[in-house]
Amino acid sequence: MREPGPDKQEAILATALTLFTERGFFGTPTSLISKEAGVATGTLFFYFKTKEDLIDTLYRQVKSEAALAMCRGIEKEKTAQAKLQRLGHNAVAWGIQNPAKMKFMEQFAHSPFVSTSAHEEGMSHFLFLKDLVQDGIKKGEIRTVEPMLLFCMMASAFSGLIASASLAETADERVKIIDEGLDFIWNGMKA
Amino acid sequence: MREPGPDKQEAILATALTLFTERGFFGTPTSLISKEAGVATGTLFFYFKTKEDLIDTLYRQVKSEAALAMCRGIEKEKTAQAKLQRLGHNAVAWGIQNPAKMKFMEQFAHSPFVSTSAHEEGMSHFLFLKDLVQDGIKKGEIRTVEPMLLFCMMASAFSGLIASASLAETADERVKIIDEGLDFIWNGMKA
Amino acid sequence: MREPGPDKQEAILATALTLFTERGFFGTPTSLISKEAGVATGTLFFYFKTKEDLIDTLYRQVKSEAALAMCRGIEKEKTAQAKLQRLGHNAVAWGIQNPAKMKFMEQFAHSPFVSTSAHEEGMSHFLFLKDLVQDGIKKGEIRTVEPMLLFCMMASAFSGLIASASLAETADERVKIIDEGLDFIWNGMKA
Amino acid sequence: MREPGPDKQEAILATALTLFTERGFFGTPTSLISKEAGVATGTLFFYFKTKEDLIDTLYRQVKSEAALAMCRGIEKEKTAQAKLQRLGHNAVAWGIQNPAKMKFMEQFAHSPFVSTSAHEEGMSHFLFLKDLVQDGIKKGEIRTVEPMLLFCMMASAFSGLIASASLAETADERVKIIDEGLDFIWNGMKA
DNA sequence: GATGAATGAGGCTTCATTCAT
DNA sequence: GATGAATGAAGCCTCATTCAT
Repeated sequence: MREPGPDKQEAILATALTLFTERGFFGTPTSLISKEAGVATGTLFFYFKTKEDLIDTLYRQVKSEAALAMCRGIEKEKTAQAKLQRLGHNAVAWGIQNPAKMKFMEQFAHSPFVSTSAHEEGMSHFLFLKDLVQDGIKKGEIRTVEPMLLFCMMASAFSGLIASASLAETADERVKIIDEGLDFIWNGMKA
Repeated sequence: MREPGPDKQEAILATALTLFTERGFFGTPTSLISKEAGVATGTLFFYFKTKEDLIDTLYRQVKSEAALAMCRGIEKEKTAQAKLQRLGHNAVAWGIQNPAKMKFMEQFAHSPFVSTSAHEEGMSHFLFLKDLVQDGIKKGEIRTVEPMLLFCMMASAFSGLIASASLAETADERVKIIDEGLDFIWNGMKA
Repeated sequence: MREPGPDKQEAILATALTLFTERGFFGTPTSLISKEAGVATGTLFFYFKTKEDLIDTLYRQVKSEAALAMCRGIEKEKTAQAKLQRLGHNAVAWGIQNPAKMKFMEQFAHSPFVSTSAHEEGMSHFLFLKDLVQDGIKKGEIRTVEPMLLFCMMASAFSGLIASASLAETADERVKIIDEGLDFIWNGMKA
Repeated sequence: MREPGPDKQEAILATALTLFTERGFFGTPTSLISKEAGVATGTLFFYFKTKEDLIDTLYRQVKSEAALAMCRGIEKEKTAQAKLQRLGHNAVAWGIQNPAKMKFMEQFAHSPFVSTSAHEEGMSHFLFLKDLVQDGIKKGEIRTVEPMLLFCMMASAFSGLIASASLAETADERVKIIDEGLDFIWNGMKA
């Protein structure tokens, strides 16, 4: 139960995030969202025209936040490897610190409930990765491979890594898993 | 109305597979499944107690078939690399030849609509992979890494590879993608 | 689970009696009756055209059996009081020994699931009671009251008495209740 | 469509009462109740979580009303006989004036559709009767009999009396029946 | 006589959405 | 802005009944 607070819209979004990951899109009635968020049924539909609009907004917001977190400090690094290393650490750290958002992204990555345009907008935030890869290839740091393929495989591998790291029981173990996982990925792509 | 029909149960499963991947679990009314399968509403519930039972059965069946396809001929290979190479080719080939089943597996891998027990049964078919990895480590062919981590990352990477390969426009291009993708994976794990 | 035995019809009737009292008419699917009776779904509909036909047959059978049990030995008694006393004992004894049938009669006495004709047939078995009362009035043993009223009230009171007697915990207690109850009734009607 | 309407909940309860007595619990679809009550399907389920909840509420309400009607003015009477006499008149008068509620109570008195807790609550309203009987016994006005037995038999007899009185064709005849019936009951229990 | 797979109308209930207050 | 009673289409599932074997 989140307290109404000044911003009902925020409360609705936060509640929806949790409930959608716990129960799925259709498993979560809008009535439950508004009840848990501490607002009236009608209020939800004042801020979001439809239920789909709500999940779309959520999807865009979470994807954008995730992309932002991944980029943090990347411009300071010089080599492609360093950039990718930092990016990997950022990604894994964010995924572990925001399990609900991570789960949300995975669950709705292929979902038909999210509109095509939201999917596209979400994807667009990550296109800088493709450039990064292309740059690394040009500089001879990364193997000459179709950039889209590398992009796809990196994304998949990151996701697997976060899942593995989340299962770690101690902080030390987690660090080890992350380092090994990032090695796996870097070995796969380095020249 | 009593047509001999080969097997209504099969028809229901096949129809459900297609519809679930196209429209999601909740987006597919049981009435649509039965209509498309050419059976009466009640017939679906004669063979499957609930809609969840239907998707569970489907999930178990597809996972089991996928695992079987991946193992094909693996015992003939000697080295861990050769085994993994063949396994990778098998996986990618099956994924490309069975796009609907592949999509189904991805869509419902993290889904709450599939029962926990079905998820566990599905996972169990792939545990031999863990043994394979462990064996490779022992023989010094694979890097010394937590096997579960490698297992997770391989699975994720395969899935990314199949997605990429499915986008290829010519057979040649596809072969190239697959080879490069399997290289990525092998480079990530080899000793 | 009754064994199929030679007479499937009997098995169906016996099973239906139990299930109807336990779960009501609509709460008992014909499929459950046939399963518990150890016969196929179709078999039930071979012996009884419809589900209503089944409950009608049951109702007629039980009512007729109850009436027969009540009359037992009544012709040997001379006075109206003696006849009624014996009748009361018979009724209570039968009700206690056949709780399922008793419950069935009570439950479906006012039920719309039993056809009007079955209700009438059931009632007809008890009309001799009215004659008995009329006779007692004529002989001056029973108060001069509208016979139908006495009939109704006797029937109601018997039913209450059986319910009370069924709750008795020891045989002695039960006998006492029955005697007191029959006194209540007789005091109510005697001249 | 948003009519002010006095109270939809009341309309639903009143309609359900009539329909349940006319057609039974399972014979009355919720869709028919809402249609006859002039509300939408969903409205019924806004006020009552399930169909069972509806009949439970109805049962509690009717039983409570019946008990209240029976007690009216009882405290003014001094002797046990006078109290019971008034109580009997009250009961019969209410039963005759509220035939639908009366039928409803009889029909669902032993019904499995009404929850056990509702049955218990309904019964509890009539426990004062037991005290009344106990008091009469102590004062020597009523025969020394197990009070629960008398309670049961009185209740049954009242019900039979109301049924008989309802069949009366003239007001005079009805008064006669009621008086005779109450005599029957009082003779049965007086010391 | 006996079986049980197949049928499909119909029941209960959910839930996104509206709108008068 | 906010509320929540009201709506009604649509979904899942049940079950009496049939009929080819």
